[in-house]
Amino acid sequence: MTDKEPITMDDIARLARVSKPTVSRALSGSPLVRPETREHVLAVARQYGYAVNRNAQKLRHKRTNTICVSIDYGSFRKNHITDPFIFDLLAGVSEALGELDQDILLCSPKHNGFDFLQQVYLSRGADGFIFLGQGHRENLLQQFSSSTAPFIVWGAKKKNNRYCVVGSDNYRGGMLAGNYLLGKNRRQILFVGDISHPEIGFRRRGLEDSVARCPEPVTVDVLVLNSFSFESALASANHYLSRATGTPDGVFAYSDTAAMAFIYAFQKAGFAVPGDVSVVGYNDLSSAAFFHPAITTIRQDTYLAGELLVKKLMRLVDQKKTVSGFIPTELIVRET
Amino acid sequence: MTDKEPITMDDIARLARVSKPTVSRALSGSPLVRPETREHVLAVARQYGYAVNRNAQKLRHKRTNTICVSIDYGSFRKNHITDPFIFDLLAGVSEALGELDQDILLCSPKHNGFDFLQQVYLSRGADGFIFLGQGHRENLLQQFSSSTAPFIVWGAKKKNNRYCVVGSDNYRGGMLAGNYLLGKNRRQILFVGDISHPEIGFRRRGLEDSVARCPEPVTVDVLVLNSFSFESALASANHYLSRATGTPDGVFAYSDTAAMAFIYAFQKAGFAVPGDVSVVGYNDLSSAAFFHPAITTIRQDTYLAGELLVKKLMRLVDQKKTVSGFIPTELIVRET
DNA sequence: CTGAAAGCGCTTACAG
DNA sequence: CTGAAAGCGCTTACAG
Repeated sequence: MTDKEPITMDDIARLARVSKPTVSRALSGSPLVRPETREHVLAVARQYGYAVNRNAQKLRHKRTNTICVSIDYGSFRKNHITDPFIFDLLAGVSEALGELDQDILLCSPKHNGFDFLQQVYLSRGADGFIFLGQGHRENLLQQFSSSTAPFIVWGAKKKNNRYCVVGSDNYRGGMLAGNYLLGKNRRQILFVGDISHPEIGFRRRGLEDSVARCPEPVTVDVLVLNSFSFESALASANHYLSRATGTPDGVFAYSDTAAMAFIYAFQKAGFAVPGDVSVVGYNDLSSAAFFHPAITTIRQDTYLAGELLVKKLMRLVDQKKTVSGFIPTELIVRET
Repeated sequence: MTDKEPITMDDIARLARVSKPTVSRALSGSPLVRPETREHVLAVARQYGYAVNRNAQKLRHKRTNTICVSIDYGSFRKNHITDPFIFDLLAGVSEALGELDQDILLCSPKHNGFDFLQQVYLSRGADGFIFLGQGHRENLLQQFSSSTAPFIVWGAKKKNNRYCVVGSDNYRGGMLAGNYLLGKNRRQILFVGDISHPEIGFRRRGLEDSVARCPEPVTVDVLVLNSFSFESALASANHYLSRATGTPDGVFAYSDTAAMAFIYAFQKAGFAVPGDVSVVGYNDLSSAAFFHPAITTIRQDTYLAGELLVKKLMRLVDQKKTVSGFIPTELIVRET
């Protein structure tokens, strides 16, 4: 049981009684071919189920029309996806890339380091890269920025970044959350998240700045979380509640997942949400809407994000200039 | 600002003072090259940052070492991923594919139809296909099975399927759920899900069969859901509660998302979960664990699933026989 | 508008 | 163990 010999352009040329270049032109829609010739060639190609070998095509072209997408698998743990937001983003990016007829090369966890990615570029496996999740991959990204590969990152802009970033307006997200909590008369606010992540640092700063405008005294405490997982957030929450001197009356969590963990912990500890504590999350995961109580959160449109990431990356691939950009953030008020 | 001319194997051959075939052999780890020669070639290649052009490579080889993954975007709605389970699966598949050094070509929603997929295969874009989510794509899959492309599907086996399937043991999952509900002394059970999906049909049958063994009279009602989204599940739940003659005391939902919707609706309608109604979900989404109340559900190991899908697909790619397979299901007892 | 020729960057017999 | 030659399946000047 062997594969039938695949049909080549030569075969189609012979069958259509034209030359190979004519077949090539007809198939690529070149104007340099008579309409009748084109129709005839296309008909023969269709009849024999011919498809241009894309590897030969890519070999001849400089462009591969492939974009490599690297996910921050640091947010993963074996057997457990800890924050699904990154997949919302992937869906947005995949949609935008599809619209431009770009192939998507998805990196697996094993092939997510600098060497492999660099190799993909040098071996003409992709024209450019999209990094979903900055997380703690600063080193990788800095390394990458001294290579010539075009790439763009979902995350936040840092001063020493030499690469372009698309992200939600984290600072404004923080301000929105702060204003919301202040409006609920919350005065002892807890910020939850790893502020060494640039994105999360901005959210915290936005929170602090909104609080600074409040005429009454407000405290902002920061609880650093070192993992993206719910379990770890829950452990931190329990630990915090067990030793906190005063209980916060407002929480701004860096993700909906963390918000859920804190709500859970507060409820178990006998506090009512939102009676005793108001909580604001981030990302507007679909599960945030139907958590009980439904979580007030900051939304960022992942389809817009995908579009912007792709648009900017394609400029870089085309050797044009581009700059970092932001997706607007929006406060979604629900029950907490 | 033009691209530097990329380095080719010819360049490396010249620089290393050997022939091109020797470079090729050294780089591919052929035993037909003296260790010292190999080392020297590798050193030169490394020094000049050379990477073999993978398009040329794929053109020469019959194999592309690329697997195309097609996600059932039917479970999506613009701006809204309605059931994140498919992404758990994607993570599992991506991990397994990475272990075998296979590239992953991810289909975008726009390029997810038969013609495009067929084109990918004929144009040597991929050696095989993994379909994540059978859903209502039966037509596509049947079409595909009469092409020569190797592929495998996450889903359930139907009698008239001519293709291989890997799925959770849905029937057993249904039995587990049924036994759990019966054990809680539930006697009016509602099954929620679109039973025309083969996977979901099996769960229902498992439920029915477990109930049939109960000596006491038990009713099983079926509520068909036509969408995967939470919102639509919630609407159905509310509608059901508003017109149901008797309220069920046990619910088995086809997904955790749907389970959440029903719990939500029940609570709003004044019923206690699990006091008045026991609920079992499916998939064990990470959010199921920290929903309030935490959801009792059926777990399927998505990493195991990825491994099995990939293992079976690779057999097909290698022209070997394979058969459909199952992932064990496990009841995860939580609060509901 | 069409075709003959060259070449993209590899790998694989083949010969030594 | 190594190299000269051919060829994978295309596209792109070039010539007409």
